[in-house]
Amino acid sequence: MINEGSKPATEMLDQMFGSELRYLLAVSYIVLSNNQVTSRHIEREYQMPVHGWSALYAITSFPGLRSKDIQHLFPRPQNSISRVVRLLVDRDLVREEVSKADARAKLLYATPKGTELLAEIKAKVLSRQNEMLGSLTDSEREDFLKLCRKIAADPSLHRSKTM
Amino acid sequence: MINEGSKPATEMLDQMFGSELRYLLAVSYIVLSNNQVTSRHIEREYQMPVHGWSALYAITSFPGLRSKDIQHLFPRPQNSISRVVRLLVDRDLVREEVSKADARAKLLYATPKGTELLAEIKAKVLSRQNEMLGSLTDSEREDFLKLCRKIAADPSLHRSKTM
DNA sequence: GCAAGATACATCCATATGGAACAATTGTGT
DNA sequence: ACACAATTGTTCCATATGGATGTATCTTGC
Repeated sequence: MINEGSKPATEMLDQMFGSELRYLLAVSYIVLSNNQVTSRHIEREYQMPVHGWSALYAITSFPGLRSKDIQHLFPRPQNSISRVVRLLVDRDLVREEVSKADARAKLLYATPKGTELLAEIKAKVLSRQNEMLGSLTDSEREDFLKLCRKIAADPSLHRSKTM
Repeated sequence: MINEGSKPATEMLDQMFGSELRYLLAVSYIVLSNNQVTSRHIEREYQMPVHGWSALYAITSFPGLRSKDIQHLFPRPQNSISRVVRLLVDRDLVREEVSKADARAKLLYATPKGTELLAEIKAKVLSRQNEMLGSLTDSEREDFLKLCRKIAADPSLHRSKTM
């Protein structure tokens, strides 16, 4: 293997993570890499897109949630959420109920079947999370979370002047 | 607006980021939110998928890179990279050259036009990065990077036992 | 109380995406 | 030297995706 001048992968990554765009590249790299594992697994194992379980997770966490609210927790195009909610309803994982206060809105509730499935997936994802963060100490994890939350709380994450 | 028992968005986010899956949810939230801004912008503005400029960035950073190597820097399915490289070549942003050491491999080089376009996009992305990280101090940014790199360096990010 | 605009959600449609199968080339073991 | 496996990149095809539009309902201004 001659490799014709191209560097080994770790060295290239080091250079990328030392470049001007290092922060964006590094955090994207983590999420992309994890998606290659997690998303694919969930899609195969449960025949639904990743945001299928995301939506189920949101609905279970906040019974009576509307489709619109899911968008605030898992930023995705709205039709995408509409479709996945339909899938959850069709599989009897979620039940919808027209709001009495607003006939446009549908309040979403997990069914027992949905609650059960979520618990199963959640356990796997939790175990996956521990795998991913295996190299961090407890205090590093909390630091990481704190920084992520600080970025997440900044409104400029969602609205850009330059783009 | 009655809201029928559903909490305000920030309160729901707080609860999510306090749950067991907080680390994964928080970091995914950042990247998803940013993609809603950045990816859409690049797709519209430059008529190419986000990993179009990712590939161009990789190729410019490491002249003579092979398609295969791009995968290590920007984890994506391999046919997806193949397609986007084709797009870059068709637009005269990248030039490919069959490797003398391995006739299967194509070495990729940015053309002047490609280099120029990359510089333009890179400036925007850099400005977007500063926007996103606006709420972090310099030392917090470096902490964040350090933690991201630590996670990125762990092989279990790519290979899972539980999935 | 009624148009005009806003909002919630669904649907249409063109395109993007990723798994699988493929072709071409290289490496390996005997 | 020759079969066989591994690797690089491409293509096929079924499905996912997101922007635009549609429909129903609600809110606002007058």
